[in-house]
Amino acid sequence: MKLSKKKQFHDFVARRGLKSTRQRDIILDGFLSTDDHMSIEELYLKLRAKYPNIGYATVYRTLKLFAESGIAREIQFGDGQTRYEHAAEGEHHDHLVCTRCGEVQEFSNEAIEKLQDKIAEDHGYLVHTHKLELYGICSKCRKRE
Amino acid sequence: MKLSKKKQFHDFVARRGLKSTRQRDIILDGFLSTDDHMSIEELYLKLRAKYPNIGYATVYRTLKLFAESGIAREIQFGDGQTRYEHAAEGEHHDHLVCTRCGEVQEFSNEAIEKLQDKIAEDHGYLVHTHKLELYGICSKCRKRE
DNA sequence: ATATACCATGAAAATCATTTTCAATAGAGG
DNA sequence: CCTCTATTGAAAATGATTTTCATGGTATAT
Repeated sequence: MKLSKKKQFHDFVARRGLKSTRQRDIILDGFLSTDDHMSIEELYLKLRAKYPNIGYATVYRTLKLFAESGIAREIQFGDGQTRYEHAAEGEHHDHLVCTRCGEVQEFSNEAIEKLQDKIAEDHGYLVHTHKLELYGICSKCRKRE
Repeated sequence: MKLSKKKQFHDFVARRGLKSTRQRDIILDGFLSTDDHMSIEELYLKLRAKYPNIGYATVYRTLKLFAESGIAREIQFGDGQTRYEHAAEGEHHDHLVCTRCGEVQEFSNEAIEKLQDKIAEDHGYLVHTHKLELYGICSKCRKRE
């Protein structure tokens, strides 16, 4: 799984006439070995611990490339930080965000997707992406009250 | 309808011990007399044309108050600009965004809301808000191709 | 291998949206 | 009219992201 994403990115780099570099590999490994929904800064700090001379700008640039190559997807939960999650071909999920502790759970639901397509169609739209986020309080935080 | 929103905001201002000012009224009128989904800058420029000495910061601050008072809702379509839309009590709608011309249509769907609640419940969440946006190409843009 | 051409990098400066600061001003109630 | 305190506008500050630019690295042709 990770191998195929590495390959996917390397193919993308080659196809675009870009270069394969040490930093890109470091960032790629770092990204693939983390939980989803990591903010740019979190990833930067994590990498920085092991490779102190990696640049902030390089992490930003490289994550954008990941998104372009299709192995990552940009997400924003309204906290002013851009996050990147792992993207898998043909697969999509949505998010449940706890507004108290910040936990993020993923879910996917066929029925909702179908309804979305139907709504879009009714309005004359050809949809290519969507974003669905449910904000609330998770069970742990509810018990803690 | 507009009158009741004005009243709603004035009540909010009074309840919070805030003051009713000329600027707030100007911004309120400006906001109420525009289409939905206006960005802060757009509103600022529109107001600025008539009232050249209104401050940027005041528009920001006032729009936040509108959101707190319940007559407006903050939205972001991922273009790096915060927008505000008219909010009506007990009413919620979602968005269809055309990624080509930028048009935004609103819709609402009972069935989807119900499914969302069920999903949240299944995951132990108590949901208080959600955000659903469908991104695609609108019918006009599709014909234009 | 070596040269060549061009891409990528890191650090710092620049940018963009938004927020805060601060001194001056203006509401609300006495 | 006075006083108290919230509000305003301008400018500075902030935080996230992007760009600049001189230097270094990579791929490909030689």
